[in-house]
Amino acid sequence: MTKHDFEFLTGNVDSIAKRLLGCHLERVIDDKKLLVKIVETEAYDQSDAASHTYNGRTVRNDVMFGREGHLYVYFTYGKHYCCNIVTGKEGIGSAVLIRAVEPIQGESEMKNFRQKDGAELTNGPAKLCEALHINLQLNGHNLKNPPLKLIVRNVLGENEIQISKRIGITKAIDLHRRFFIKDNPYVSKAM
DNA sequence: AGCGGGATTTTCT
DNA sequence: GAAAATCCCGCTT
Repeated sequence: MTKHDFEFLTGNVDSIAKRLLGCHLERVIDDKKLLVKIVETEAYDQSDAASHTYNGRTVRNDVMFGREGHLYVYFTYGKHYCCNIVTGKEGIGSAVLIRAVEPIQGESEMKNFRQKDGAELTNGPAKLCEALHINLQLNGHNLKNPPLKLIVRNVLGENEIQISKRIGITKAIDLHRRFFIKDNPYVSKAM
């Protein structure tokens, strides 16, 4: 079992975004375990005009330039948090945005945080952060440790994965750097 | 079912 | 001072 082998997180960010599909996130809150499967991701790096790291290192995006396997959380639109898994070694400003997850365990706890039901629970980047109670306190957190762990699982077959243009941004929208699990009901939007 | 706009505050110019 | 890696509600078909 190589649950905590984050070696692959230093490679090509697009490949990593694809590799993270099907992996699990384990969130522990008040002795309760919330388990989800990653079903949608998006790749960002410094060459990407839509990336927070495009214009260099700042206080806000510092974590994204740090070591792989940590969590980059940012606040946006006055009310939402979104989370990324940092990739690349120290000094490389790249990460994979988690856009959607599927609840496996602790769904009733997630409902308490979200006040929503079904796919509406976790089918968007800010929605899943609310369901898993992720905020700026977890910015820079190492995903090898509680209370939020990345659990690496088997590689999915190419026929289970779909690639598309990106959503919800105004720059470099034509890049195909969004990856999701085919036919999964928790994907934010099929294309 | 699909479109349009408002919310709300941090961040960088 | 404007834009933002979004979400939700209400209005129209």
